Amino acid sequence: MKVFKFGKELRLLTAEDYQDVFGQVDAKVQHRNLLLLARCNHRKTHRLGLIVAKKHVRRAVHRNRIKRIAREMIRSRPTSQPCLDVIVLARPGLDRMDNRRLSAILRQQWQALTNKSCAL
RNA sequence: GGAGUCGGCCAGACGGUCGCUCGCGGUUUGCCCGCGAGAGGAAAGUCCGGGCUCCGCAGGGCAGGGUGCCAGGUAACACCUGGGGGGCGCGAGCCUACGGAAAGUGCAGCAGAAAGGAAACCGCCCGCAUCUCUCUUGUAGAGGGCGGGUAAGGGUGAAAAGGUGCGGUAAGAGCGCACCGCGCGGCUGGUAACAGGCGUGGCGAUGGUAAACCCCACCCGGAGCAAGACCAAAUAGAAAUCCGGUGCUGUGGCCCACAGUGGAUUCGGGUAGGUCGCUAGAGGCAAGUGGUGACACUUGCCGCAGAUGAAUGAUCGUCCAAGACAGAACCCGGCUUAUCGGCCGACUCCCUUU
Repeated sequence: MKVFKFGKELRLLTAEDYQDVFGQVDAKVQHRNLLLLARCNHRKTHRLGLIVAKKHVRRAVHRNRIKRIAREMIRSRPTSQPCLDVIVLARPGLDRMDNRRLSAILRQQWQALTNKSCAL
């Protein structure tokens, strides 16, 4: 059994990190309820950033839940090359999904994103 | 047993596996290992009140805002407790913006004759003229005209200027009387709000509305942890000291001279970023004492989230009554709103039974 961690090296920490991704998007995957942006980071791990706007998801409970599910998804993915800085943006309606459905969609979108970035 | 009132409590449980944040310890210094702790009754809305921080401030007034029966509690409050008045309920109980309308200004649709120092539409009564009709021919009755009296009755309205009864009267009327209500003045009880009772005024006097302006009493400086403090790359600085035996540019025919242009260190400044503020506090639990109670005091025990792209989760299994509303962001005290279910205590009403 492989041991997965989720420390600070797996997260986008500063506003600068976010700007770098927005400045040069290498791969992009869209879904009705969310949007993933990615950029090759030339590191040994993926890094995750989350933007869940209050405008799109009103309740703090749901915002926290979406972030936790997304982190869990990154944590459980093996580090496939190339490693990416990914920003997950929530869109309206995401809070109406239950945890199982949400993580399924995230996994599926992640797969699509890695496929696209491998093609680069 | 049913219906209901009030107060308090819980907020799926247990066990694997994989994580996150903080604290302590170990350490081969690897963000590695071990141990411990880790969202709420509303963490929410941001509607009040405080602490804390910075700014402002002699004192007083105005403006503006708030509060509004009385007493107490509290750091403070718009909160809480106890009491009083009023309203609702058979009751346990619940609700209550509950100061002033004899300082002034304003407002009141429709209906109604009249709505604020009011008013006679119908009605009732009296008087004067004398017209018409009726027959029981009279000091009769009915209708019409004019002048008065009358707020009992009808009708309108949320409201018609005390209410009910008796007397009184041409009919009526606080015109008189009794009771109730209201005003005024003592008295008694109560800290007080207020209650009780006595006397007195006949009550054309003081209608309603102050979450209308207003008046009265009391209270209130402003901004907020992105407060504020510290460290500090970058980048401004005509800030200081030192260095070149005087480089370069300009004025000039040339020298001298003058002006501009360097380097280093320090200072200053504070952006990105970081550290502190940051959790031991009007703290919790228990017992005792005082108090009707809110609460206060004393003693003992406990150590109880602190993140910062932002931790408290994911997954599997078992069980059940099948898990609602919902996530800390400086911290407390309230209020309000959301909420699946369930438990406990006190009490009320109805029915039944021995």
